[in-house]
Amino acid sequence: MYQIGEFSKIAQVSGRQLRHYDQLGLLIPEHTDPSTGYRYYSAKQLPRLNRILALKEMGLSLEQIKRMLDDEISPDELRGMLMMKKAQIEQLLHEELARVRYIESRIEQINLEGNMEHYDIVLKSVPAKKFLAVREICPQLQEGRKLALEMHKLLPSKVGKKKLGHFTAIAYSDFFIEENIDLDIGFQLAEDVDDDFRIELPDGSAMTVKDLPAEEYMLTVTRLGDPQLGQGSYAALGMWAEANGYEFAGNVREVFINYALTDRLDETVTEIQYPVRPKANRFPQLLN
Amino acid sequence: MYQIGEFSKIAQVSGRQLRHYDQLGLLIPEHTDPSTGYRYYSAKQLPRLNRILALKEMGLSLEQIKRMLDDEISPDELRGMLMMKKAQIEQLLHEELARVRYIESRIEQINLEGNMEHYDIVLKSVPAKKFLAVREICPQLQEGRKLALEMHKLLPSKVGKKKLGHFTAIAYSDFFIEENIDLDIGFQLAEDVDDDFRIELPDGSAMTVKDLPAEEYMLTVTRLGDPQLGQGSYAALGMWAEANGYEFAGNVREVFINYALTDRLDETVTEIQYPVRPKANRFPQLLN
DNA sequence: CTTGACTTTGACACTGTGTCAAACTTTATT
DNA sequence: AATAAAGTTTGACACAGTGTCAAAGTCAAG
Repeated sequence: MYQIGEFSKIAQVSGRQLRHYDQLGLLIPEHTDPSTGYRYYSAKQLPRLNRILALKEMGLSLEQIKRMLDDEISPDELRGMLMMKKAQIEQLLHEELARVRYIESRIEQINLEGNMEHYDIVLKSVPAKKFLAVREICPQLQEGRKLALEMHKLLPSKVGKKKLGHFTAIAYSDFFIEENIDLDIGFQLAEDVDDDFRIELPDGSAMTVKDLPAEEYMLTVTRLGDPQLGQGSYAALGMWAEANGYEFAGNVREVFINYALTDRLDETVTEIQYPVRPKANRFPQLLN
Repeated sequence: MYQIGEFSKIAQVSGRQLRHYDQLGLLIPEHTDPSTGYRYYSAKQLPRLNRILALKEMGLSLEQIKRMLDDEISPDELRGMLMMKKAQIEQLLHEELARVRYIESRIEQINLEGNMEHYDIVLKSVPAKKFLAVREICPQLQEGRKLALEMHKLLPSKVGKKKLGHFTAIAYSDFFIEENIDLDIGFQLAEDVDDDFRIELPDGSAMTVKDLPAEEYMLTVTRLGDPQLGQGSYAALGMWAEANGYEFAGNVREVFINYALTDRLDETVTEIQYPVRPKANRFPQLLN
């Protein structure tokens, strides 16, 4: 019979842990003095403790371990639990690996650019949305601006503030070019909008309801100030995707969180959304 | 100005988190109504929030992020922190990888042996110890038994219970063979023992103080009952080492946690200690 | 019987987020 | 303007597992 201190030395486990395991009913001392509460362990309990440690090493929770030891589960069940746990860990490994890559790319960025204003890129997923918009090819960005102002005057009265989402542009040009940009321009809407809804614009064109697909992997970066000065953001997004094993997949969106209606363009806040997908072989030979 | 709900939708962050970040001083709403406590965020705060999310994605704690954003740290410092974090994650990756291997080997074991009494192998490290022992070549294990009983009679009076550690045998034979085993047999001692101390045994030999080296990686398995029936344990240890990328390194020890002085051998508790070292290439091409 | 080494319980801490409840505020609809 | 619905506030507890600390009690040796 050992007191808790000696037993903990033998097993290389802290006394705190032994008390905890006692409390959980995971490893109850062979004898507990009823008057003093002193715990007395027997050497015969070492195998059980070792089993606990082994299962813990595999990443099982104490609660799971308790169930295992109590329920005398079958080898098949044990195998099942272990395989599930293994899958979990592999998932976690992928995440950590992505984290390392992310960090590496950021370090790289710092090395390259020194003081460069860094863009803070965030990977989100966005749900499907309705989109009330008109498609145009804008010779100059300024044209888009006029259109945008029209829309801001017109829409709130016709749609109702509650349903009106963010003013948004979607680029169908393959990449960000400076002239003759092929764009959908309009407002995101709440989901419950009638598909036939349309709004005639003064210039003769009409805004119609389109479907904005959900994007599981959307790389986003938020910019303050004049949207036209945001070339660097696109470069940063591309680099990030490359460095982290994603590839471009879809149409870039510019979501105006705050669209400046006056000339105070520095009030503008834009989120560039850059849809990507994981490259097939992001983790070559890393795990099986 | 957005209420917390809308802001949280835009940024894909829960309201709970925003409140928490407010409390930490990490992201304070641009305006808080003093009478109602309502938080009002501005779109201009999105870049800061995104930076927070980006750093969080890299695995930094909120506390670290706060220091970063507050102290306007230099790119060099940022790079340093990131590299440190990267090293941490890689360390963690190794551990998780070991976990997966461990699980795989256990699954393998179950597949092979079905109901096999599984040995619960634990990797520890053991500190250096003094060892009061005599080296003998035992033709039969029975001989060792006689010697052991002698020692148990003699030692406690000569050494004092306080300093006397576990009765232990160390095998110098290359592996576990059944006859003519080359053994050190004796007691582990507290560290502060005189190196010249010796005890004459009735058979003419003498126990002397030796040094038991520390072992950083000690594979252990604990067995109940007659030590001679423990062949399986050695097989299990070997398999474990193989499966988990360790190799044999040193002399096997058998530590008797409970040495049965009567014939009730099933009271015996033995811990087999099997020193190993990680094989050089445990993680071929896994990282960099 | 004293002293020192152990043990006991209970509590708080960590980390970041979810969840819940009671009370309050804002917004929208009648 | 009254009322209802939707949103918000604070505060609390929870998670998982262990470290750490304090006050009080216990054991063992001399």
